Formats: sequence, structure tokens, C-alpha cells
Amino acid sequence: MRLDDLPTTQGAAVAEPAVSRVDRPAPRPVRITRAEELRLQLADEIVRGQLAPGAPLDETEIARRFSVSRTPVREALRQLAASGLIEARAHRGAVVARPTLERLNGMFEAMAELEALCAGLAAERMAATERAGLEAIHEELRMLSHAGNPERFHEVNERFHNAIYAGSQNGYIAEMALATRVRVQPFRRAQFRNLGRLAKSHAEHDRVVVAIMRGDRTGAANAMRAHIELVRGEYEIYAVSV
Amino acid sequence: MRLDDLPTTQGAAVAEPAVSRVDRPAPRPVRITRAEELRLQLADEIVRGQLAPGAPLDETEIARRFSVSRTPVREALRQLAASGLIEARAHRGAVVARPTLERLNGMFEAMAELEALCAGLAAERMAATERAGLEAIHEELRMLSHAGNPERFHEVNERFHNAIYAGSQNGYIAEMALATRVRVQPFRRAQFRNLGRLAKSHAEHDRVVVAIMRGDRTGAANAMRAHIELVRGEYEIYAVSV
DNA sequence: GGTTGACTTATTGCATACAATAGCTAAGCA
DNA sequence: TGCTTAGCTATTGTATGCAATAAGTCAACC
Repeated sequence: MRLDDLPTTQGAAVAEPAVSRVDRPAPRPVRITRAEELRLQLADEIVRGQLAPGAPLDETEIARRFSVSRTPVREALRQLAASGLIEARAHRGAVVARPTLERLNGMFEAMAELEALCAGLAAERMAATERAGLEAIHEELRMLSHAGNPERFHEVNERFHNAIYAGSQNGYIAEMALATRVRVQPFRRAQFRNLGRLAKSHAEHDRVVVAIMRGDRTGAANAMRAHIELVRGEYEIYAVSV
Repeated sequence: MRLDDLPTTQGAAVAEPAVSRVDRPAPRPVRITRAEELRLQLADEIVRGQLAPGAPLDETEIARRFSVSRTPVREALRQLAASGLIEARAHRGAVVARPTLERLNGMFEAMAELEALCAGLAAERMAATERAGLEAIHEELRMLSHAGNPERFHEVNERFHNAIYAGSQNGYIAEMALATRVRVQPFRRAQFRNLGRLAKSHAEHDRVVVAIMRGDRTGAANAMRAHIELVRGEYEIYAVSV
């Protein structure tokens, strides 16, 4: 998952201007601040599972580890807390978020509904080029499902879903959908249980794509909702907190 | 709008344990931190319209105004930026968020869908006591609509919607709905255009309540979606940014 | 045996000083 | 006149030190 997409402010992320003129002024060095760097790094480690839910995040220790003072560390931790990836309990140290089973189920329900909403809106609003792009990604996934490469499949799968978010033409909803996806990411299994899941996933996607191409809002929403419900099996859903 | 509800971390706000045992250990002084205080204060001023969209938020000036150092001010501003209430442009000062017309429309669409989702879930899941509570609030609104007190009506109206959020039994979705409501709040007109709107609003609520009581998920969702679309007229929807 | 209380200490909150960056202005040049 | 560039300055970013709070511990008491 691309963590640059992590929406913290009003994420220019998904709704990026998309100005792809070649004669742009300059690539711009993109001066990144240290706090920002820490935030991205920590978020990445959490989402990738290197920092498991419940893992302690000591300000002083992190400051030492990255050779910075506590100030930018605090800032990064606050941002992460705001985005829900960590829990900051005063005077007892912050830890990687460890939602209750109930809450995790709630997040999945939200994800299903948000993705369904995006798919439905996309069916009505996607521009021709966007539709073409979605089909291209879909085709790429078909080939990857045959090749049996879960890692790469997962990557392209995210592009698939991002394309549908963007197709909703509603940046605000797209951000919520992406943020939710990021937040459940730490609970994803390291590997799919079986490779057959890839083919199944592609088949489910197919129903979504067909409905979108047909401009069938309800159909697209239902297909996507069903897909997310099934995807849920790829996640470790168990009580991680007390 | 109660700003204590503003969800920044994983808002214990809406999903508050609801432990209302009388013999609770102690009311707990609720030690509030300075940064938190600033955040609430500034958010309040923004939502109430005292700080209009586009108004500058100078770190140093705010620090002077509240007699604190820049550190807690920075923290508060970051939090507000994360929740989307302000825009923090580096080296040009932060300003109260000034979404484009397009984005504002997107937020309203999101609000309609989120509230509709909550109403639908509430229809299926509300406990008996919750249903009773909702009806009580609804009745209170009926009386207030006759009394013609827009201020008070507005207050109770928020309790009405919060009750439906809670009825969804999904804290995560409830938080998104509330956060969205807060974010469009600054664009609400100071007064309803006419008092007749209160009676109309109550009539729309009535359709929602009836559907919820009947356990009619689709009906409740549709009624709520329609209500939010109409409520939209109470907001100043115009391009506030360039 | 369980509860209450003070004490200790880890951890966070805040203030201040300084460094660094980017926006801005104006001068110089084509 | 329009563009580039250099320097200034407002503003933000970071480091460090100290203050303050609450968590945890242990002992005394009921």
C-alpha cells in the first residue's frame, strides 16, 4: 500500500490534480519535513506488519532510533493517533492501535459500504478514459491471477480499488474509503491462504467491472459489497485487545 | 454542536461506553491539556462561525492570545488540520478551511450517504430503549417546531441525529458521520431562512422515525437521504476559495 | 485480606532558543 | 516590459531543558 496516500489533512492524495503535462516547471525536490518522514516511516511499518498491533511506541526510544529530538516524534505520533493507526494513552506510552473485535467488524462494515458507494458512483460518473484504465488494470489482474504471484497481485489490486475510488468523482468519499482500507491493513494475513483466492477475487472483480461498464449503479454497489465481504477472509479477525 | 464530540483519535465520543451506573468510582476531574483546550476552543470558534473560512491562524498570535507558548498551539493546529477544519500551508500561515465548491458538494453527498446508512442500520439494530429515546427527542422537536425557536431546535436536532448515529451500533461509521457534519457546519446559515422550515424538517424526520420503528432499513435510509438533501438549503453553498 | 494512602518514577506537557526554509521584494538584465 | 536572481524576512521546524502529571509500588491501616 502506498503510504503517501494516507490522508491526514484533506488528502490531496486521491484527488491529486492529475496535471501530467510534460513541460511542468520542475520536478520540485519535495522538501520533506522530519516529522512527516517519521510519520510515513512509522505508518509504513505498522501497515506492513513490522510493528504489530499493541507494539509500544516510546517517544524517547523512537527519537534515539531516528536520531532526532522528541519534538518531531511527538508530532508524528499525534498525526498517527489522529488517523487512528495508533492509540496514545497519556503517561502509559503509545501503542499500535489494537481495536476490539467489535470495532474491527465495524471498520469492515464501513469499508464494504464505502467501497460499494464508490463503485456505484463510478458506474454513473466514470469518464471514458477512466473506464479504459480500469479495464486495463482488471486485465492485468487476470494475468497475475494465473501467474500466481500474490505479492504483485496485491499491489495491482490496490490500484484497482483506487481507480474505483477516483471514479466516484468525490474526493471526500474516496479519502474515507482509502483511510478505512489503510486502517484494516495491519490485520491482513501475510499470505493468502490459498492461491485459488486470486482467481476467485478476479471473478468477483469481474462482476463489479461489468456493472460499472453498464452504468449499473446498484449492480456495481452490490457486487462490490459482496466482494469486500469475501475479502474479509483474508484478514485476521480476532480479538487483539483485552 | 457539541465539540467535545469532535473525533480526532478513535473518538470515544459517539461510542462512549455508556456506563451510566450511578455508583461510578468518581466523576473524575478530567484533566484537560492546554493543547486540547486550544483545539476545542478554536474548533468551536470555527464551527460557530466566529472564525470564518479563510481566516488566518497565526501560531505566534494565537500563542499570545491564549498566553501559552507556540508548542501547544502547533499541536492544536496540527490536530485541526488532521480533522480537516483548517488548512496548514507551510510558510504561509494556516487558515480556516476553505473548501472548493466541488469539495463542499462532495462532503454533502457523503453526509447524505453516511446518515442514510446510519438510519438504515438503526432501523435494524436499535434497542428498545434507544427507540424510545429517539421518539422522545422527536416529540421534543415537534413541540419546538411549534414554539418557533430555531436555536433550541437546532440543538435538539443534533441530539436527534446523534441518536441515530448511535443506533447504527457501528462506532466507526458514526464517527465518520459526525465528523462530516462538523466539517460542513461552518457553512451553515446563521438563521434558517424561514420558520416554516422547522415544521418541514420535523415532517421529514417523521418519515425517518416511522421507518426506523418499522424496522424498514431501505425506507429509513431513503427518508434520511432525502432529508439531508433538503437540509442542504440551510447552508451557504458558494465558492469560498479562489 | 482488601483498601487506602503517600511516595517514587517513568512519561508526557510546555517553554524557550535557535536553525532552516520558502515566500516575497526589488534590483538587475535581456 | 518581462523575466531572472539575489537577498531579506516572516514563518515554520527542531532541539533541549524543565515542570507537571499520573501510573505503579509498597507499606500501613482498617
